[in-house]
Amino acid sequence: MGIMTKNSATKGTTETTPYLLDQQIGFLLRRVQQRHLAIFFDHLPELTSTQFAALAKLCELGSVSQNELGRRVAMDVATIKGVVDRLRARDLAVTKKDPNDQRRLLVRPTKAGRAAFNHFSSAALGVTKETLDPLTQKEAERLLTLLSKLT
Amino acid sequence: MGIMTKNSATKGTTETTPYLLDQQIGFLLRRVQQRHLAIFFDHLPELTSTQFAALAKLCELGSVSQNELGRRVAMDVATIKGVVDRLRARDLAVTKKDPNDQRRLLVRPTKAGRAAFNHFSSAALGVTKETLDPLTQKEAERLLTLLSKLT
DNA sequence: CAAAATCCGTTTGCATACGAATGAGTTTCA
DNA sequence: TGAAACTCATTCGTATGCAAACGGATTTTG
Repeated sequence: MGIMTKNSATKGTTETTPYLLDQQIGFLLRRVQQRHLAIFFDHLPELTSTQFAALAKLCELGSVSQNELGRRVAMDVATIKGVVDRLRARDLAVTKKDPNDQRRLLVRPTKAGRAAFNHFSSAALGVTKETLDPLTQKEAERLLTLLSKLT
Repeated sequence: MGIMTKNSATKGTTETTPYLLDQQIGFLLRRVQQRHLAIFFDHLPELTSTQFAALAKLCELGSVSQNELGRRVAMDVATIKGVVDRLRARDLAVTKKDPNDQRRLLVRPTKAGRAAFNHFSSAALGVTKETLDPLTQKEAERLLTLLSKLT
């Protein structure tokens, strides 16, 4: 009994690896994300990180269906709906039925939406910079490369 | 106008860096976490990642106040309350008032809680392993080291 | 063409996640 | 000692995040 489990990387012996929460990738990811979100809120309390991401992609795409916008920013259909609702409530985006496909709900940034994105994008870049601040330039690049492989 | 913002890394020129969502650390972190949570659910649908983390730390500490447990697993007071409630509902943990400090709510794993942790910890280690599968051993170690610096 | 397979948006239900406010208990320290 | 400062747990409100189920629209395919 106890917290030991078999270590499949060894053979011939019955070595074990304890489960140490603080060394698990999932726990680390969660804590780094927490720190990042805190930094985001410091720099940009007007929008959530999620809302800004959707707005950024929306400004990049111009006009796009709600579902596809969700795919582009890796958000569930239920999640992207809420995010778009909140962007609409803040007059940063508008929606209308796609005349060519009655299923689709086209989303488009408003003037104010584009203005907000332009206004806040340097702050958002500052968030990235501050998040990576404990690392050297090389380390930061290495981290982004490694994370990309885990997508 | 447009999506350009000043690049503070240059001087003497007015070079700009566009805001590219897909290259921001926050967006990458979010997507890697999504993948990790999906893998966790595949291996361990019985418990959420959060619940397992709290249970693991609880088994490590034995008996601890709800607030301190939250701090140890990096969860907000409101969040840890819900998690402990759900662990209690599954008979994996029990709580009682601390007789020495009326403010504190002591949390303790049940027999079933310890049994569940022992039973699932190898699966949880498998989650870590599969999450890091796209990386070599060296890369994985490097990643954990870099993430640790961002905590 | 028409049935089957897809796709789209919505809703519901559950589980994090955090800020802020509240009330109760404990510690500090003037 | 006694008020101020702090700690703890709870609650409320808001915002993700995902699974599942639904009805409607479109595309695929036999």
